Amino acid sequence: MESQYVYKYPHPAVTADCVIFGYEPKDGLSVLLIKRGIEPFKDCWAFPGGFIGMDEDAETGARRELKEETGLETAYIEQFGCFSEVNRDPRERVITIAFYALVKKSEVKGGDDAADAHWFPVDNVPALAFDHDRILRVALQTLKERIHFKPIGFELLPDVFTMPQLQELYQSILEVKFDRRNFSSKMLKLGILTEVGDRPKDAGSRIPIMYSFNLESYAELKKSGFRLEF
Amino acid sequence: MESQYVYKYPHPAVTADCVIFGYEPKDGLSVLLIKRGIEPFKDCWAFPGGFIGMDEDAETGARRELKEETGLETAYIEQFGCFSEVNRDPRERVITIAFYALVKKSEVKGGDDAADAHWFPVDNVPALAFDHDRILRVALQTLKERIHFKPIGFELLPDVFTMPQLQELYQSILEVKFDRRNFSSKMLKLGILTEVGDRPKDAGSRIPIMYSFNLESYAELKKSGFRLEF
DNA sequence: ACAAAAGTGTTAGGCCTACACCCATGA
DNA sequence: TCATGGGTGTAGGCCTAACACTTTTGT
Repeated sequence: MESQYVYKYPHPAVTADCVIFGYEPKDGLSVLLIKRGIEPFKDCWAFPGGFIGMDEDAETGARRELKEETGLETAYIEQFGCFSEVNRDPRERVITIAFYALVKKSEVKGGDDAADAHWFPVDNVPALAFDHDRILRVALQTLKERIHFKPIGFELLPDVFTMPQLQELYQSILEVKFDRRNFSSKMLKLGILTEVGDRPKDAGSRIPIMYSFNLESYAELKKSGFRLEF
Repeated sequence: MESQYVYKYPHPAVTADCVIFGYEPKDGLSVLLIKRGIEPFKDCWAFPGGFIGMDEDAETGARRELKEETGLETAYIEQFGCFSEVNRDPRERVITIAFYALVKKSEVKGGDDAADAHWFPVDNVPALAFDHDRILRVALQTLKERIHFKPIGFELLPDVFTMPQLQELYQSILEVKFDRRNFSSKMLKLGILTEVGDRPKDAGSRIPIMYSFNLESYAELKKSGFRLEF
């Protein structure tokens, strides 16, 4: 049976698209794209996304996409915009609600379905389907702004990381360079890092100190109003 | 003729809602609400809003609502979120794209249509229809964040204003108090204010200095990356 | 032995904060 | 004349930004 949904006024279709960010020192901030198998934009790369079910809200839909592509059931996910240009999809009027997800690449197994999914460094993405290049630019800009208010960087790193790793991540997102010593002391002063203790006392200066993100201290900090100063 | 729009899959309805903010010293930050004349939520207050046409994008729809309620054709308007909870509208599945508009109250004539529209101080709004109370909270929170990056305060003041007026506006939005002297020097140091010159040289200290927002200086400032430090 | 990676401390300048007095006006 | 509103400057502390050397490891 076809064509069974009938409305008195025209309705647009609504999708949720999920810009999945990951990070690794060697290639910086990356985004997970899937190659479209069907028209339109067949063989173009695009964000995972799909129509929102009538019994799920947009975030639920985005999480569903995220799980299909990365296997992750829990991840940091946040809405950052809605794209409603009239002709952004050649088939019909489609409005998309856009989310970004921040995932630890180490926890991502290959996508569940056989989709052709790959990570691309954000400064080297191929041509994208629909208006996804614009969506990506907005996502990156939003990250840059929100990192001043939320410790989103930690969502992209393993649970335990080193100061240089953290610094490179910040530099990747903000596209700037920091002085090593200043970055380190500023970060430590915030008081949201816990030194992970299994470091031999006589460890050589070449062996980095391992830290983890201290969620309790962060919760404290948040209550008193703050800004991450970078 | 009824029921002529037919789809293979169910489609939600999509609206654009417009949270219109205005400001006046006496009652602080206010929001323009209209009293609903029809069910559901008849006689409740709500934001101006309505279904998005198939040939307009969401911002165009929001501007249309804005014009109907305030007569303003140009105003600062910005999308801040999308609300898609499944049962937020009892009639059918409705997803709304939410905008805030910042208007100069002095330029607002009463709404064009006879709708029952009134300004309410944001800290004293009546019960709202649908999930509009939540939308309002998100709008206010977004304002607080974005004021660090964009000089949105000036959209709410007359073209010419005094330093105390500007300070009170900032205090209204951020819900904090600043020291008069510090606020003033910080603002002036930014270099985006122009002293409006028709002040008699021997003006008494009781007569405040008038300023206007200097768009050119701001454009300069923006290029070099910055933050409004409050 | 040399290059690369990581740790660490100091200083100068700028920014932030807190704070007090003067002048003019209107009641 | 008194309260109110507005203008202005300074001093201390904190933060920022700039900067160099040492240790260790791997080649």
